[in-house]
Amino acid sequence: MSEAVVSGSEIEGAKRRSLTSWRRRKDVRPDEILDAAYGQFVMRGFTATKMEDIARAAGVTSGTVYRYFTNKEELLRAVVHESFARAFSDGEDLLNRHSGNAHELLALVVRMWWRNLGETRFSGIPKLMIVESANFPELAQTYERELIARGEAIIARVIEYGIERGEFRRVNVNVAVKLIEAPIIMAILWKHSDSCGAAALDVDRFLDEVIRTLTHGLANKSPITEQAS
Amino acid sequence: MSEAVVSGSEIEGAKRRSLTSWRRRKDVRPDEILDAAYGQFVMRGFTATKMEDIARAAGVTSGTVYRYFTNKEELLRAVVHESFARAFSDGEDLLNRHSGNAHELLALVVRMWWRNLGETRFSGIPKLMIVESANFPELAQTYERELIARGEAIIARVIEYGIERGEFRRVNVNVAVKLIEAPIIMAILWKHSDSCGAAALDVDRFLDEVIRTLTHGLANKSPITEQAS
Amino acid sequence: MSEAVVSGSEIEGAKRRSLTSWRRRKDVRPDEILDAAYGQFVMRGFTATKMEDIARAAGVTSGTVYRYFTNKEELLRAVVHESFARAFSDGEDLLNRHSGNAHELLALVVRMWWRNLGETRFSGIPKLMIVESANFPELAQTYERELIARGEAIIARVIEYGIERGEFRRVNVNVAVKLIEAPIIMAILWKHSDSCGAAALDVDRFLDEVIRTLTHGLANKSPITEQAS
Amino acid sequence: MSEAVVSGSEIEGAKRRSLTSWRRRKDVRPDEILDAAYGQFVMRGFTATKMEDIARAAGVTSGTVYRYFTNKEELLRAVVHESFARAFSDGEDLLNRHSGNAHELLALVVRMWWRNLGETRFSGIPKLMIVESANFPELAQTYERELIARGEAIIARVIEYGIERGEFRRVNVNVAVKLIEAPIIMAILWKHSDSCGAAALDVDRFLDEVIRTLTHGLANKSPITEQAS
DNA sequence: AATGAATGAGACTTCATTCAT
DNA sequence: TATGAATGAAGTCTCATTCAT
Repeated sequence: MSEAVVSGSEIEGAKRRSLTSWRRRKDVRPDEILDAAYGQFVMRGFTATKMEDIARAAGVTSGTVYRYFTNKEELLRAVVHESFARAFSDGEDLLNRHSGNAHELLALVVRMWWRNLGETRFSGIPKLMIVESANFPELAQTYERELIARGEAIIARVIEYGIERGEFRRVNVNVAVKLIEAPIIMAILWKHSDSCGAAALDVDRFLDEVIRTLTHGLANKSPITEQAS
Repeated sequence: MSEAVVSGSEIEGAKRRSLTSWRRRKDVRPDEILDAAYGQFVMRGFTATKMEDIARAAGVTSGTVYRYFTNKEELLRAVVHESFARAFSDGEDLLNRHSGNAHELLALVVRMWWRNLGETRFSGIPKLMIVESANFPELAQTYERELIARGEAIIARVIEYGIERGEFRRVNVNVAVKLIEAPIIMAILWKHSDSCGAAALDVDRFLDEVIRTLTHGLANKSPITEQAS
Repeated sequence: MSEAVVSGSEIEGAKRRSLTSWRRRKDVRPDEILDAAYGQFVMRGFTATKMEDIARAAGVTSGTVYRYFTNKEELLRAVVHESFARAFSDGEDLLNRHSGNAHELLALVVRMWWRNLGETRFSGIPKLMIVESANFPELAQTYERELIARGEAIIARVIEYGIERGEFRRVNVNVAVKLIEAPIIMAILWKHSDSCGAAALDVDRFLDEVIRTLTHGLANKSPITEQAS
Repeated sequence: MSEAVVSGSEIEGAKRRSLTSWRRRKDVRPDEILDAAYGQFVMRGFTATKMEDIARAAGVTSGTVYRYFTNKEELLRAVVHESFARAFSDGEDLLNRHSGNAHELLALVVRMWWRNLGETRFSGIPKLMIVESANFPELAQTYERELIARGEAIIARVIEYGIERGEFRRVNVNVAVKLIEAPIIMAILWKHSDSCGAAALDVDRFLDEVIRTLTHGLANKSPITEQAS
């Protein structure tokens, strides 16, 4: 985010008073708070996070947080909404630019999901929303609409494309979308849930295998004859 | 409630008096409270759940909860530990009794996971533990050891069995275990996170597709030649 | 107290149903509760004592206590009032029967105080009232009037008697009363405050020395000439 | 409060705003709270004191107390420990500087006890510890060791000194220490137990008489021949 | 603009008291 | 008559939020 603020006195933290950076503080500070809030919310959940945890993590005191955010809930909203901004913005490009193999496109899309959700600073949002969906239903719906649905739409197009081209079996698209989405989201959750299994999962290797297995699994003519409905 | 009692005084009875004598209720109270706590914890998370939410959901007042459980944390522990008891107890049988096709065994094991985690009254535990793993690290570790690790061990044996028989590719077992586990756990999470996408996911259909795709995807002779490690 | 109840089945405690003792229960039970309440109140103080502590100490359940005492405060009142009944009833006799030496009478009265307050089952009452005097002012006043004042009156008469006979110095009677009373009450308090100094005070020896020193100290012709007012 | 401010708005100030800036009050708050807690604990006892009583007495709200003290028990501990600091620090000096008469030294020491325990702001501690000795055994032991034992050691040396010089009878020192200590502590207890007798005890007069009587009572050659064991 | 002391509503927990059995 | 499960008022403690500095 705040790439511009690289002035020297910034280093000493709370006690800076550099003339150059001073004017930018107003813009800059909220980001630090937002970052801190994000980290705490994702780690502990909304209710278990104290405003002072956030303040301390941001290097300010609790009063300062209220200069930028009306209240705790607003902060949560800001944290979640921030993740909507650019997410999957590269997805459309990907689809439009690509021509040819659906198998390769699937791989590209899986990795794009991971880049968009798993490797950004928003990777904790899915965990956060799973947890808080009951406590903040409207927020969860917005998240679902603004983030998940957009990502799923891209996957859906890939599947439809593959089916059209005869590369993929005639699967139910909605189901297949979930099938592809599931391992990616789990990878994200594992990343944020230390001692919940998969502590030391090698994500790259995992995604490679996900792509390979799904590609094979969805392929149209598999050597094994299907008998299930 | 019972047949005859339709008289006026029934009206005042927000506090229903069940037919069982209250002296006998001591036996069932702990379970009723545990159920209520489980439901609330899974829905809202530990911290966002008020003891009175639990009490009301159990049909008692908050003081009563403390007759059976020392405090809120103890209640969480009890809720989680309860799920350990019988989970995956049928897994070993499954493996021992089965002979023949690894593909079929894989299907059986996926469905067993769903039966053990997704369809029991403990299906919310994974969501709960993902959320609270940072707040209750030891509990999360126990959960991981007593529940997840046991389930994963069973999957691992299936995969190894399939590889030995030449049915499955020579995948990395740890990675493959996660690959199989992921969609099942996601199905469970979706089940408990109303507005987080997949509100109306048809789980049976989803699992069918999971099984079919994984089976094909892991199969040894796929039409597409592998080149990755 | 309840000397009569010695019937056999009494031994087995809660489960007795002896015909002989049964009819006396109603009279007997309150005493057991009173004893228990007294012990707990003196040890922990009124507020820190739980009704269930009392019930358990009396070998009943908490509900039973309410069959005999309206509430906790009533129980305190009963405990304290019980101590008024016979206290210092032998004091008047002592004074009336005695003739002669005031020094000897003083010794008798000091020992009578100890017998009346220190050795009865009421020895904890002074501690209790010191503690609770602010929380139960009227009770404290009654205690002061019904117990302390009566005991002090006896001491006062001894001192006046000694002064009249020329055995004692012309001390201020009120002050001298306190002077004599103080070591006795302290002995009682020490008895009930385990680790507050004087854990292993030999009370008999202490009282001997109290008597000897006070007797000498109050004596009319002391070797050291007085000059203070 | 201050000169000019007699305007109407003064009326609404149940919450007086002292002249000291609130930023500076952080320094004094702990002491104000400690004072308030001390007063309430001594008056009502630990359990019967509500945190809000303390807060109100300190002129703050209950939440503020927790900014300075972890919990109620910690507050009790702080209150009691505060009294240990300087108590009897002048005792050693007294003994070392004094030469000559043991009788006079005894008088000095009795008055020193009163100054140290009875006239300081800690005069309620003995009452408090007598009451709470069973509820806080370790605290009572520390009190006994840090306060009482130190004071008793000084008395003991006076008695031994008097015996060596032939001024005092050969009394058992431990017993004699208690004998001297008893009336002083009782005076302190009376001071803090309004309606428990001795409401209007003139302490100075009482201590004068204590000193005179003990001095005479312990003197070596008394005109009255001892006959008690 | 930042601080952090103070507030007070609200959560957790205890326990005197009730009451069906 | 005794029990002890259940209640709910009250106390302890936490923490989001305010506001004087």
